[in-house]
Amino acid sequence: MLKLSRLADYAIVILVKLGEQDGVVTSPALAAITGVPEPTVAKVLKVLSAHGFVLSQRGAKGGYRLARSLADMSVASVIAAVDGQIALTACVGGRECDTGLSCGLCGSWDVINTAIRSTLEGISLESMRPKEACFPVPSQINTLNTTHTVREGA
Amino acid sequence: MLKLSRLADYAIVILVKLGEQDGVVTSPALAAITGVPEPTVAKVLKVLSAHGFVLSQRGAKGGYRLARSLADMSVASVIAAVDGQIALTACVGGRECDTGLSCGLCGSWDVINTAIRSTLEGISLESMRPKEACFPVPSQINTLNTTHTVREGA
DNA sequence: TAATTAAAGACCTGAATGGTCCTGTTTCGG
DNA sequence: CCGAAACAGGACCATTCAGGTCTTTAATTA
Repeated sequence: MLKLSRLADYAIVILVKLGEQDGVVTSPALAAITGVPEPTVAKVLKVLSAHGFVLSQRGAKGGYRLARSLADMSVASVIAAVDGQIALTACVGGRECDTGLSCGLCGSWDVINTAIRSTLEGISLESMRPKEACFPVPSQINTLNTTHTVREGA
Repeated sequence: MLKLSRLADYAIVILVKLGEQDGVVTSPALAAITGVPEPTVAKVLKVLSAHGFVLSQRGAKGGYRLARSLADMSVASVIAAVDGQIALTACVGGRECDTGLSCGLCGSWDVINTAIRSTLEGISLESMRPKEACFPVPSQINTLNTTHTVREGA
């Protein structure tokens, strides 16, 4: 467990990919680049826009671009924006465990949460950029520039 | 997000509480102590037993006791036992992102996962034991020794 | 032998995430 | 001036999975 939500996963991928483009990029274009379904990309971008990670330009020839550099975005901030506060248990504030009166561990969780949070804050999106392709890239990848991503097998 | 599952939460609480008892303790007794529903306590204990965190004794006068000291149990190991491998995304091994061919971030996730894992491995259950009651304890807490935990308000 | 308790697994339920769609608003181009 | 393109902001549905319950079996003790 401790699995990251898929939306947060998408958000990080989208931001990194967006950072590699120049000019504004439309959500359909980002969908083609990332392989994520277009409505989902649009949804994620809306959230990211609301939290100031990307700047949006409406109307024809509109699209999105990064609001600041990838180096200035931490993994923690993106996750928090998409999924809410990073917390490893319901018993966050030291109050009101849902296990009733007898939990007795209340304060201890904050230690864990703080440790996790600072760990993720220390990782920037810039450091998520791969230096090389991590597995063999098929030739179909070139079709991205022309029309659409070919989603094979589905 | 990044919320810990409730089962893992329970497991940690149960282990800590079990460590404070002496002799074998039955699952109904632990349910009374922790306030967690008895079937759930039994379920968690079974998992913990299978992973060697507790020793079980069947039959009449049976029950559970710690297999080793709380200082020798890390938070990471308990979470991994209850919830499986600690991973922040589906794209763990560097292979086969579910976002298709164009993820391109594959290896980068492992950095995050390793960081999180080592953070949690550095925290022992011993350090989760509270030194004092963290919020005012009502007098009903005394009824624990006699019959059952009084779950108020529910 | 009978009572107690853990072991094991099947099964149901409910919440929440993931994903889609619709309508409105803004901007550019003809 | 009008229409197309693209974001904004919801509502909405569906699927998954975690959480929880129940039943049966096996072991131990009195």
